[in-house]
Amino acid sequence: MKNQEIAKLFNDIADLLELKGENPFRVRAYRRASQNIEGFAKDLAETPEKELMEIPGIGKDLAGKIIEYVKTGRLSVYEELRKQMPQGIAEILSIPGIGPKTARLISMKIKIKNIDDLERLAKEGKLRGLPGIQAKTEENILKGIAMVKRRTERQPIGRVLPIAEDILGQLKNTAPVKEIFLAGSLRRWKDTIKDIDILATSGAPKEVMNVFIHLPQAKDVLAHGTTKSSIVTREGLQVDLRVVAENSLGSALCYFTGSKEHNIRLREMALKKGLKVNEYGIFKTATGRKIGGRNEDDIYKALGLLFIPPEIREDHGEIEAAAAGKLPELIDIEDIKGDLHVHTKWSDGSHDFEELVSSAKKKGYEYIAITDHSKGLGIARGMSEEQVLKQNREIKEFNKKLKGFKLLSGIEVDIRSDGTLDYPAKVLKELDIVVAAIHSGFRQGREQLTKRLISAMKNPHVSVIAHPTGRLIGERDAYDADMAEVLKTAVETGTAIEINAYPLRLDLNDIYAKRAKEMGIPLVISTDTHMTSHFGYMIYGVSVAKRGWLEKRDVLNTYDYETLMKRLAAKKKSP
DNA sequence: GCCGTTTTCGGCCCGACTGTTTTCAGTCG
Repeated sequence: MKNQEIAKLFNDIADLLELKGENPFRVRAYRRASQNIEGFAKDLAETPEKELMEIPGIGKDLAGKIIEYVKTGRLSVYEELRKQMPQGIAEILSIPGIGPKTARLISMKIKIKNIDDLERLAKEGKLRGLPGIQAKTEENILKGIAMVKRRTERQPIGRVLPIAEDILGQLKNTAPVKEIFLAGSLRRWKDTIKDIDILATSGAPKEVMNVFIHLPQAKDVLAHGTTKSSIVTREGLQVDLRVVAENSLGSALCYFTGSKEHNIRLREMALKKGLKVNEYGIFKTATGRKIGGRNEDDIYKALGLLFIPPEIREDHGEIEAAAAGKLPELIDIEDIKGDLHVHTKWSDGSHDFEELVSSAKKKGYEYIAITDHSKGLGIARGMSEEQVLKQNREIKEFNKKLKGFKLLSGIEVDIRSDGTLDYPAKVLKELDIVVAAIHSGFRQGREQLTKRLISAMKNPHVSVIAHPTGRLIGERDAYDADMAEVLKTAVETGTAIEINAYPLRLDLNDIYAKRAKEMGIPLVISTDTHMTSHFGYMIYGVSVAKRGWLEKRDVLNTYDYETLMKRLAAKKKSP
């Protein structure tokens, strides 16, 4: 699928047009198109032109460019622009604090090939004297270059959220804040996070800012104003804090939560209704009279929209749905009745049945599925056929002792590199649930990887495909399987797909989850628990599901035990 | 370059912070 390539290309074109000083709205058109392509789960190469033009922000021209790239693997506009631009300019643009104007100014006036050249010149003081550049700007350019050099990628949310909550707690305790919230992509529960946004109300904003920039976590201060400041933590994370008045809290929360694209759409809608939206409230344009802003819902109500949950504020159709009164009723963590991917001491987990059940009961669950590794995964002490059958018998015995709780007997069966499974049908058919997954051969070609997943799904005993893309955020890319084909086969075979809640995995991701729902594929949200504390990861999986517009009924482990067992049995029975 | 209960042409979100400026441009989110 070339979708991500095309999205990147459109974004690069936007950069180049911006550097050229082109019409900013044309630049924005490319960026918006890039965004919407990223959120488009169908394969662009298989989408007819008419349907391409139904994607928001894609008109006749951009649809033509998509088709050109699909057909030829090239995009003439892009290549043309690249030729016109001085060498190294795109790299300079990537430095924080340097925008298109400065990048252009520098590369026009001084010959530089890359960031290293620029760094040397800045150190020698050879940039000052250019229009608008003095010592302080030179210093900031050097700071920006230092940031590029130790730039951290977007971090998995599971790593950032604890840091954010720590800072939030400190501010609560030591700064004169009344209310304080996480906003930005953390509040939208995006799977990766670039920076931490915090919003607070206070009667003494200056003092709050002062406490903030002197937090022990602050390694560097990027900006320090009266209502807005930014620091960088030791982990290299940027934290922005904004303080507003209480009667602006709702509009500020909306503004600061984003996404940017969502906000732009809201503000455009407001304009058409003779209203103006900013972080201070919603106003009548003609009179300037404020008509709301204390609560977030004020904004949506004034625009004739239902309240939109933060998780789906991406301008991926939620505004249209809210206008039509057709927002999904998103799944909630409270809807989860059990966990269908759990490891024990029998393979590489840390606990026995007893400990896991006691912990699951505390979460209010009604069941969990024991899915240890199969023999192929030697490194995880995968079980032999005899062992899994023995474990199955023990689970049945154990269930007799349980009241109001069920253990499902299962397996996380390895999909071997040739697409066959680690156990024969006569073993698999004894189990309540079979979770199949790829654990090796990630570098196989696209065709072979796709074939492996498809042949696993065609096995009538396979209930679920676990962590279907194999990614580990920041550590390992998704393997190169054709997800469009995989989803198609899931529909045909009635196989469920897992949203793995382990914070480094979180796959299926939100975009494919949304597509899977639209196609009618059953989903499960599982933690892949190896120790009881991992049960707590469920919230991350549920958040991916929310971002994918999933409702309770789309997710198998929201059903009670009897219904779940019926759904699991349904696949084996189907021809 | 897109898009249309004010429009097929003329609009296109909005404000804080910074540095280099005597009133604002550039960058960012």
